[in-house]
Amino acid sequence: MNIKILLALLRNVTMKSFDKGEILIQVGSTKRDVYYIRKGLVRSYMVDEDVNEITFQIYAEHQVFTNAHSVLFNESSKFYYQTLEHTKVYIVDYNALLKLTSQNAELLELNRSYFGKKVIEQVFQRVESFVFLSPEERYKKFVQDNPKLIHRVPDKYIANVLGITPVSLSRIRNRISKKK
Amino acid sequence: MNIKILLALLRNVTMKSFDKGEILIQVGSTKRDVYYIRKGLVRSYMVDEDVNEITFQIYAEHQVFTNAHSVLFNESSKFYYQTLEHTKVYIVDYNALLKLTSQNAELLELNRSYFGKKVIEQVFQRVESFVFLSPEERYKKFVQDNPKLIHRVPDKYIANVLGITPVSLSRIRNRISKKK
DNA sequence: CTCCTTTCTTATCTTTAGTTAAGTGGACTT
DNA sequence: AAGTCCACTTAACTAAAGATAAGAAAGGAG
Repeated sequence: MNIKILLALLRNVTMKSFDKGEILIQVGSTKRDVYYIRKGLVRSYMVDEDVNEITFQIYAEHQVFTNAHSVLFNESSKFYYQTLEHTKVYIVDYNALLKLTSQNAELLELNRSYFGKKVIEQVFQRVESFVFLSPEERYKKFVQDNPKLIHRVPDKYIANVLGITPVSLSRIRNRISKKK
Repeated sequence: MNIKILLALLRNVTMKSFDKGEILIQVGSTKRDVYYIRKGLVRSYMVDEDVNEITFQIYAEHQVFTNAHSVLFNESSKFYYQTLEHTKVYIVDYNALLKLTSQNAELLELNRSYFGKKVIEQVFQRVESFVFLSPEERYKKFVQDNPKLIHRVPDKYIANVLGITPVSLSRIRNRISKKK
C-alpha cells in the first residue's frame, strides 16, 4: 500500500473516549462516521411509540459500526448509538474514506471486502437465526458467539437483540441450567 | 455512459428460461452469477438435518438475487434457488460485472448503490421486523409489502420466511379475518 | 372426469412466550 | 449504614405458537 495514502488515511482518523451512557450517534443524524471500537461496548437502540427503548444491536471491541441508514441508504439514523461502558473509538469520516479508497484499488477492495462484508455477514446470519432457530436456540448461539458479552451486557438488551422479552430470557436460562 | 462499456456489458448478459420447480443455484455452488427476474418467481431454501426444506427468501419480478454466500463472502452456497413458476431471467457473471464496473466510475456507483443497497436494505428491514414485530404484525407487513405475492406463493413458504409454522400462519389469517 | 397428491384448515394437546406484578439481591448515594 | 434505584428472578395468568393428526379443498396427471 502506498505510504502517501496511508498517511492521508491516518490524518482522517480521530480517536475519542466516551463515558458510560454517552450517545455517539443521535436519531436523525446524517453524519457518515465509521467507528472502530478499540475498547468498550456500544449498543444501538430505538424508542417506540410507548417510549420503550428497544436495543437492536450490540458492538464490542474490534468491531466496526456506523450510521448504517446514512452510509448505506442516505437516510437519517433511526437508531441511537450509546456506550454501555467507558469506550474508546477510532472515527473516520466515511466520505473521506471513500475518496481515499477510490484512488487506490487495493484500499477499495479492502474497504469493500472488510467493512462491507462484516456488516452484511452479521445481518445475514441474524436473519438466518430468526428463520431457522427457536428463541432458546438463538440464545445458545448468542452465548457461543459472544461468550464474554453475557457478563458485560444487561439481560434486557440481550433479550431485545434476540427478539424476546427479558422475562422470557430469564426463563430460558432457568430451563437450560435445569437440563444440565 | 460510454457506449462501448454498455455493449461490453450486454455481451455478458444471458437470457434464460426455466420451468416451474427447476433449480437455478445448487447448494455448494460457488458460481457468482447475478440474476435479474424478468418474469416469474424464485425461492431460496435450505434442507435441515431432518430433511425439511426451509424457505429463506422469495424473489419476484424485477428483483435481483445472487449466490449471496459466494458473491459476498466467497463461500459456497448454503441455499438452493428454485423457481416457483415458469421464470425468465437475465444472468450476468458477477466477476465480469466487477471488471467492467471498475473501469467506469459511473457504473461502479450504480453497482454499489443499486445492487448492493437493494440486497442490504432488504436484509436490514427483515431483522428489524423480527426484533420489533410479532408474528402477526410480520404477516401484515408482508402482505402490505407484497400484496400480489400471497396469491402466488404457497403458504408454507411464506410461513418459513416469517419464521413461523404453516399451521400458525393459517391461524393468524383466521384471527385477522375474524377481527374485521 | 376421476384419481391422486399437495396444500390449507381445523382440532387437540403441550409447550413456550407475553404481561403484570411482586420479591430478591446488588450497586451506588448521601 | 440505611435507603434508593435498577436488574434479574419468580409467580400467576393469558395468549399464542409448536407438534401431530385428521379432514377439506384445490391442483395436476393420466
